[in-house]
Amino acid sequence: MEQYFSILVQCPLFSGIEQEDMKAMLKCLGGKFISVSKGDPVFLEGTPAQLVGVVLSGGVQVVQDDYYGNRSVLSILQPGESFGEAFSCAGLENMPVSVFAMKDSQVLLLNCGRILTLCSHTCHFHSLLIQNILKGLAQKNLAFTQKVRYMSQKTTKEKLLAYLFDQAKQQGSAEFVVPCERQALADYLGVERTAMSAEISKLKKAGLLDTKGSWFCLKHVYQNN
Amino acid sequence: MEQYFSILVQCPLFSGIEQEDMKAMLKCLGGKFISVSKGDPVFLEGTPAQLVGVVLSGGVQVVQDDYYGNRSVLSILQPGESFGEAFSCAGLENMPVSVFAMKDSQVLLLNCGRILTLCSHTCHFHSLLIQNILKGLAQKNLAFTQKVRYMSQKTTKEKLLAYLFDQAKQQGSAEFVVPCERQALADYLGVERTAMSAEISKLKKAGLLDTKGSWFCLKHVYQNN
DNA sequence: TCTCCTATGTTGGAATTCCAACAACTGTTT
DNA sequence: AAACAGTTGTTGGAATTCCAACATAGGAGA
Repeated sequence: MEQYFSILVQCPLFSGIEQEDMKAMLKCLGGKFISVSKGDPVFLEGTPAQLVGVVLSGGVQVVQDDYYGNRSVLSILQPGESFGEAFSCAGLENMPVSVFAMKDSQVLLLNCGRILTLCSHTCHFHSLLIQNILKGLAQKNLAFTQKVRYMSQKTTKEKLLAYLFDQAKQQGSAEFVVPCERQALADYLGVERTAMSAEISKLKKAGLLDTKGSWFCLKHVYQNN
Repeated sequence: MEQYFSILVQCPLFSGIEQEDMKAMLKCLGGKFISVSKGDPVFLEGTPAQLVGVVLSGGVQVVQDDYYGNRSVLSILQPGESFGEAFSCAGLENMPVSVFAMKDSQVLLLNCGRILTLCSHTCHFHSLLIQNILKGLAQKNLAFTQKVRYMSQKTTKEKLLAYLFDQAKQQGSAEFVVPCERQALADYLGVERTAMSAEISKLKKAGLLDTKGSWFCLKHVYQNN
């Protein structure tokens, strides 16, 4: 158990909480360490939604099945990442997703109800924990907002430019570096890599853009295209 | 001021808080009621991100400008709705958006820092408020997750079916009613209304679907298309 | 009933995307 | 240098979407 404290203190969920407080906190929250074999579920859809999980080792997958059993992968989580907050905090009765171990994994399960309501005046880490959850959810919200804005553009070119303009703004310069490669960027924007490549070439030839690898430079010629 | 308490108690942000507690709470949180004329800003991009706003009357618009000044509308808020939580809770230094009044409006501004940290042991509504914010953010997260999942499908048909399958599942029946009209549904899915209409017709002719207005019925024939 | 209005469905050609196959470039290893 | 793997750019035809214009249906009100 103690062996995982060094992982936990690095996890965003526990940011600001000292390692020596960890044990008391886990006790207060009713934390349970569980081992899950590769392919086995951490929990299944329909489980009461009051769990927050933290991956300690291995890796897990959050999946959702539709009405006809077609399965889609919502996210893949590495050690240190947490899952389930959104469902538990949204006030759902039951989990709308299942979580499976992709490798043999260790997972810490917390009871979300205890996090949100109990004893907030005695444990000082309690409000810290809530703020961390809040911060995580809020950041995901912002990330989603951006992604949806890019994806809502009609054409590949518009999606790409919307993204690049945002990057320029965030990094405060028309010259900047994007955090991923072409394929990953295309996937993120919901476009085809080859179509995106073609658009980039066109923009280059038109003198509106320069790029090499993950480095981009926008020329100051834009208004509304 | 008191005149707005009846609006506030209906607002999701203050759900569970009694009208008689409202005054004390607003004092504790440093709430400020402000009037904004049509077209004027509630706040501008760059303002320190620690505000949460609640629309009391009129209506406001959240807008974001890109690096070259192209403006896009992120959301439109009616009385009772709140804004700014995501930015404040995400730990941003400054607001990345501006908020403008679309009509003459009354707005309540709260200091998010006070909500999250102060005096959580004395005011019992404090933890309620935090839970309400948490719940709101979590619900938006789930909504975004779904929307992104639909929009990530390649074709109009796939986007539509992903949505319909989800609706069937959520409503627990292959027969269900969608909460909006064709045009709004198309906009939400990021497709063209006419293309969507065409797909619906095809599915109907293929006997996979029946629909009239907002009523839909999926036939049990699907596996993976 | 007739008219108006809005929501929805239909259609055809232009524009765009998708997909597969391949070419060019880069960095690494041998 | 040569071989190799991985990333990025190019291209052409099939599939799909976009867009405008029009058709149809149903409801509200005169």
